[in-house]
Amino acid sequence: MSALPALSPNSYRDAWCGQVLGDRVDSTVRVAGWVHRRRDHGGLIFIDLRDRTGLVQLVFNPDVAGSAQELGHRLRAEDVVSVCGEVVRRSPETVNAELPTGEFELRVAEAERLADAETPPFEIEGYSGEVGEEVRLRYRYLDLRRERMRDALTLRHSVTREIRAFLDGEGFLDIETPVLTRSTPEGARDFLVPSRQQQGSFYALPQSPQLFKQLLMVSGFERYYQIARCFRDEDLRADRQLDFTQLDLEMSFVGVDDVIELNERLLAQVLGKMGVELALPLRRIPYDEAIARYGSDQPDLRYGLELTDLSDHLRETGFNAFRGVIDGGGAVKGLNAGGRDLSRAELDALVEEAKELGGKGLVWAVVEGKGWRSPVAKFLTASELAAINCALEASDGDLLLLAADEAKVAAGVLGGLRTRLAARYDLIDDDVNELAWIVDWPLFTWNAGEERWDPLHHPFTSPAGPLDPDDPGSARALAYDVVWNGVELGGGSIRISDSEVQQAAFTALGIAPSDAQERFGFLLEALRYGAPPHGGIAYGLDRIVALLHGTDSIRDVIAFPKAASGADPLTGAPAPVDDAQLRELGLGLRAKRPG
RNA sequence: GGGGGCGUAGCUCAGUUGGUUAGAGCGCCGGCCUGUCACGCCGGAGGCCGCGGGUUCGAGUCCCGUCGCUCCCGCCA
Repeated sequence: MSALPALSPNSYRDAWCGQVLGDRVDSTVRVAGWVHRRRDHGGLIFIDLRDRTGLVQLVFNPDVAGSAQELGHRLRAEDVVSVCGEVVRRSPETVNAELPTGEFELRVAEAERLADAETPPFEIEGYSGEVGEEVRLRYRYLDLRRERMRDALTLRHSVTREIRAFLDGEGFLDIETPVLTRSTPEGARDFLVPSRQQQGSFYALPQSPQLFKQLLMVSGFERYYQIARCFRDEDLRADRQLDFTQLDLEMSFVGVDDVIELNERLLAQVLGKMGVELALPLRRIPYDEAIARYGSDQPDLRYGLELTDLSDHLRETGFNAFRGVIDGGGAVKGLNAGGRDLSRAELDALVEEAKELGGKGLVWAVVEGKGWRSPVAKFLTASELAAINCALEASDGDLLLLAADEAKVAAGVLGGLRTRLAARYDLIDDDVNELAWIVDWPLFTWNAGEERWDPLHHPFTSPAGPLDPDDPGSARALAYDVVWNGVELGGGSIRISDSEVQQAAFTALGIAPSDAQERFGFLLEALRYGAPPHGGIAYGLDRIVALLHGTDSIRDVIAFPKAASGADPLTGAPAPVDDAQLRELGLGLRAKRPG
């Protein structure tokens, strides 16, 4: 990854442990680090010494070590030591091929214990299974001593370094934006910070630097980026934290193709340096096609199991469960899961999963010759069965899954099952990487619960054409997401750069002009002072690093993450504050204090 | 807010149909050991079986409640 930096000698050490190699043989070096493992033979003592760069074997020999020998006996795991001695080449039969430094060792002549360590609550590199995450987070500073975590944070550093190098080369300026800003109650729940000077008023932590980067475009910086901490007060997941990191960038005088082109080169360079080669240009899949074929707006393209719309074959069917949905404007969608040979209980479990995914149910069928073994086989005619089998390219023994619902819901159910089946039946080739842009997004989505149109992206996304106030659902957005192996890496859009259009978008979203003025007036105003056409993108940096590191959890690539409860087991945050602090802020508590 | 899984030694786990004194591996402590590298050998300490209640002659095991961790749904413009 990155070469070892030169170490300028000081009184503790003059070499990294990982530098005890051939060019040091017969010379005296001083190294420092942690006692990784000790093998005390009574006379000879071997100690693996660890620093950030790896391990080196120290040999305490009574004939050489002198007074240091006694210390060698007393050293325990994770003690911190500085030792000095001669680097020697090991005899052939004692070489350790597992260690980069395994052909060499350090004959200790002097040793000093700089700190002794309590017995750690878990072994730093244990061999009896993965330590529970709660304990790891409680003692994160010890967890981070593990090679896997060191590699993760080193990788993260390398990724951000490559990002900065690329963007610097393209003329982007790294500009910081405020962390204490204004609440704009759209989208996620804000984290609020009470103002002491204006009691009763609150700052909000940014969910993203969106508005500030648009203002920077108005200011004429033209190319901005920031590796920015963002905050969203929502429930956590393996891939979601309360505070997380975005690579945020914005460009002026660009259209969709310009942003995509530059970002493809960014991704190719950054991922390429990390060993993931991309073939450019990336595929572009329209949103509607992604939903229709994969039942997801972030499809995993490493395997098939595509969805097929069967509605046309069933318009005249006598099976009411299908006919009713189709007559009502919905669709029947199908997926061929291949030959799976599931028990009745397993099939019933699939139906339950479909319900979890938001479906009313699921029809399963096992192809037997020209017919089906299925609870609904008797309701369908031979020609309907034949047409479905043909449409799904079914052969004997294949498991077919059908969902009937509003088209998007049916696709979502089968899309959810598609990803679960792929994982369950190991259909994913881990050596393959599939990146694609999802384009041509709807601008708005109907929020049935609140009876209003919501932005699918955010309210500053430029429509692809004039807005029809009577049919917001038909509007398309100049928006794009980039998806890697079924994970949304980032998303962006061309922004609205015209104050009138922005006002119209707020109106379509049901935000009254006075409201819009109150909350976003500064943006509307700025757009009237000569705003260039502009657009950009934001990436989930944690997710990118997690994918490169080969982990499902972004906690594994964040130094000090929160647990799933939102608490930090290390610091105990969040924690109560005392009354004096509250008084100073003009606050009182309605909730009872914990404990 | 809802659903699934888990909670037994410092760590990772086993614990049968409810039945003696709750076990293993690793780690820890002590002893021996001059070529090990997940060193080896001998010995030892270490338990509120998450917590509370119930059933029972008897509960780690069954029931109820509760707390914590984790995964998923909702939510995440």
